[in-house]
This record gives sequence, C-alpha cells and structure tokens, in this order.
Amino acid sequence: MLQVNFIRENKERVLAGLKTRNYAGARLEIVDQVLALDDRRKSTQTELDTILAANNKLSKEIGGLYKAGKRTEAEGLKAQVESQKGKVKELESAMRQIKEDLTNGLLEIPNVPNPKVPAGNTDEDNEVLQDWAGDLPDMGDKAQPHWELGEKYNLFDFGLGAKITGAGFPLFRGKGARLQRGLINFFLDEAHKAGYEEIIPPLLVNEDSARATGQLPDKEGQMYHATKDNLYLIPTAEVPVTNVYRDVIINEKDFPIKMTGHTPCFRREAGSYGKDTKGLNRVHQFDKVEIVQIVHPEKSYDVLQEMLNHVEGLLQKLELPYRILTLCGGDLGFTSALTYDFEVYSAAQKRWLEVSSVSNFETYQSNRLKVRYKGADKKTHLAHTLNGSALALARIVAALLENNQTEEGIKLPKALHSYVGMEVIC
RNA sequence: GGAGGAGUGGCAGAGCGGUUGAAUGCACUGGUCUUGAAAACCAGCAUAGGCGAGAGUCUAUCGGGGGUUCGAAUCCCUCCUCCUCCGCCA
Repeated sequence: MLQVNFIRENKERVLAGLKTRNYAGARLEIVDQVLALDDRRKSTQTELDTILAANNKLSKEIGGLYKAGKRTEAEGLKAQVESQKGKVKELESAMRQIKEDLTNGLLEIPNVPNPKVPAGNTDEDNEVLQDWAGDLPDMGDKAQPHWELGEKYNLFDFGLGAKITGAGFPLFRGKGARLQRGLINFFLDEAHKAGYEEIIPPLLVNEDSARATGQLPDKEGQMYHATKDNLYLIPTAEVPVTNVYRDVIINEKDFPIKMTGHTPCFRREAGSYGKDTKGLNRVHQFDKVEIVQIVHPEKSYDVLQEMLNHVEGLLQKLELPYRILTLCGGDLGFTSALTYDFEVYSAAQKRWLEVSSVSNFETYQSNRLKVRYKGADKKTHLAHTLNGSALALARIVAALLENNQTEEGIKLPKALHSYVGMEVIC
C-alpha cells in the first residue's frame, strides 16, 4: 500500500494515477477519506500521548513517595491517575478503530502508475513496446493445437488430472514430464548465471505473507485456502520468496538482492470459465520460475530493464516468436507501478499467449512488507521490489509444441537438448 | 498427538513489580594515537508514531494479543515459535 505521507504530499499524482486506472466519481473520494482519517489519527494520538505522559510522570512520583514513606500523598496521586483511566481506554479504542479504518482505506488505493503506463481499459489497450520483427510462423491448416499434440505424443493427460483432482489440473507424463523438468532446470540455471540465489520456499503461506505481497485482500478469491490451518496455497513464488525479506532492514551495500525460485502455482481462476481455458492456456496448477529483486529506489527502473533483458534472452534461446507489451492502466495489476508482459506466438492457435509479467512495485509492496534499508543519511527508507516470471511453464510448453511440430515430431530448440535429454519428441 | 523447558537490542547475555528503552561483552560507526594497520582509549549505535523550522521532546514496543496494577521486560490469561523427552511416521 501507499504511505499516507506520500499521498498527502502527492495528492494530485495519486488522483491522476487513479484516473489512469479508470477510477472516476465517487471512487476517487477514497483519497480524501484516507487523508481525513489520518488527520484524526494524529489528533487522537496527540490527545492520548498527553494524558499518558502526565500519568507516567505521576506514577514515577508515586514510586518516590512510597519510598519516602509518604503514603497519604501517594494515595492522592493514585486517585488522580485512576480518574484518567476511562479516558485512556476510550482514546485507545478510538485509536484502534481509526487505524483499522485507515489501513482498510489504504488497501483500497492501488499503486500509482508510472507515467509510461498508457491509458486504457482492457488488455486490448495494452501498448506494443516491441513487436516481433520477423515473420510469424505459418504452419498451415494442418497445424495441431498443443492439446492434440499432447495426446498424440502422450505428453500430458487432462482426463487423468480431472479424475485425480478436477478440471484444470493437468497431469504430465513421459516425455511431457521430462520436458517440464528440463525447462525448469534450464530456467533455474539461467537465473543462477544471472546472479540470482535459488530459493525453494514453502508452497503454503500464512496470512501475514499473503497480505505483505498484496494477494490479500485483493486476490483473496483467487487463492486456494487451507482453512483448517489458515494457510494459502501460493499463486506464485513471488509470495514466499519476497517474504524472505519481510520486516528486514537491509544493509545498503547488500543491494541488489536477487532471488529466484521454481514452484508450482495454484490459482482458482474463479470467473474465467470458457474463454482461454482450453488445454494449457489457463490451468489451476502450473509450474513457474520466478525472479525477484529488492533494490535501491534509484536503481529500480534500470533493474526492471535488466529483468526484461533476462526474460527476452530466455525466449531467444527457446527460439520462440515474442513481443513485449506495456500494460495499460486498466490492465495493470493493483500493486504494480509498471508492468511489461511477454507474449509468445502460438502458431496453431494463431494467437499470442502471455508467458511472463515483469513488474516494478516501487515501494507499494515494501511498505507492507516493511522491507527497508539504511541510507547514507542513516535513516531507514523503503526499498523497491520487482519480480517477473522467467518463465511460466504451461504456456511455454504449449507454444513449443505448436511452433515446432513437424512430420517427424516436435523439434526442440538447441538450448533444451541436453536439459530434456532429446532433440525431438516423437 | 502427549509431557516439560524457553523466547530480551545485529549476536551473546543480565534484569524477574518502581526514573530500565533496558547492565555487560562482542560486532558495527566516528574520533584520538600511528608512516599505515592492529592494540589501547573516548564517543556513538533499535523501530514506529505525535508535536516542533530545528535542537529536541513526548508516546508505544523486551515473540503476538489481552488482562491485573498508580506503575509490568518482570504477575495472570491466550496464541505463536523454538528446544528436550515420549508416541506416530515419509
């Protein structure tokens, strides 16, 4: 969430940001509401502190009086402090309520989009930052979509997944499973070479973690919830990996913090029935290698570019046609300031598939995470956090299968030969 | 799952109802000394919030939350985590 002081000092920017996200009318009032609550918080705090300070002072005097044996005087002061107790209780409970309201208000305000974020409502309005320069592969009418190829080469089985669990839980087998494993290793090795520390995190997280990276309360309905223990299945490795640094004050010279992790990701995808749900395009469980960086605020946009380059390098090694989009205000994630999406062209489906999302959250996440660093001025400041998929498996598999299908089988890109242990899936 | 023990500043570790936001040591930062370094010595060294132009000052925080009390790191309740033993088990 944003810091109240930031909102106070940059009210016009925040409002402009909300408008970029297509907020209008009454929805914009949240900003003033939050500022009013913060004013109340301050005045209540002052009032409470004044009484507490007086009480503390008297209590110390009482201690002194008892030592000196002046009981009667002490009793008098006791009564004086006691008479304030009701007021203190009242103010404390008011304070709790105000803080809760304030936090809830702040949770409703999304991150301020970077000026580069184009206006727009839906993914149709996303701006193509870098289009595919070459020709798109034309496989002709005989080209099979990946779900048919998967069946043909016995790579994955949706029916079995549905039998064991339910729709949207694919089961990979044989060469399909080896392809998955090879891709995971390839992505992790590339991240390792780029200086990311590998993390194998827990796959279930507690409420604090989910809240800190912003999945709660924003995406509550999208996560699987183990209610008995109140734990959430992670929708992305971003959650546990970023939370490594929750409540940590980082030494400035330890920047940049670079972490990567492979995990399965679990998403309920509530409300997205029908569209795009065929095959591996949208599933409840998929594997992903995520890269996360925690950096100095001045460096975060350079780092965003670095991460973009990393993802681009992966796609080049996989020899897949891709393009990069700048997400528009309407499509931009709640917590992000600037997001680039990578899309890969899927030749048989004749459409672009999103395979990576690289974002700079600036201080939006770190404010909740309380990830700070001590600056040269010896004060603590919020760090910037970024993350990106590098890459999401299921759709990469879809594109690899569709784009590389031949009479002899699926010809894998060179980079994967040693990882998958074969050159052609047949 | 059962029984017991413990959670204090970056770390170690005192304090166990009264000016203790917290002794001491280590680490760290600055200074003196030195050609330089080490050692020695001196000083500084938690986080968040309020008020203040600032110096500063007040408030809260000793795992989390609640309570008792004029006053709690210290007493009580509850939750969490860790350790030891028993049981079960990949």
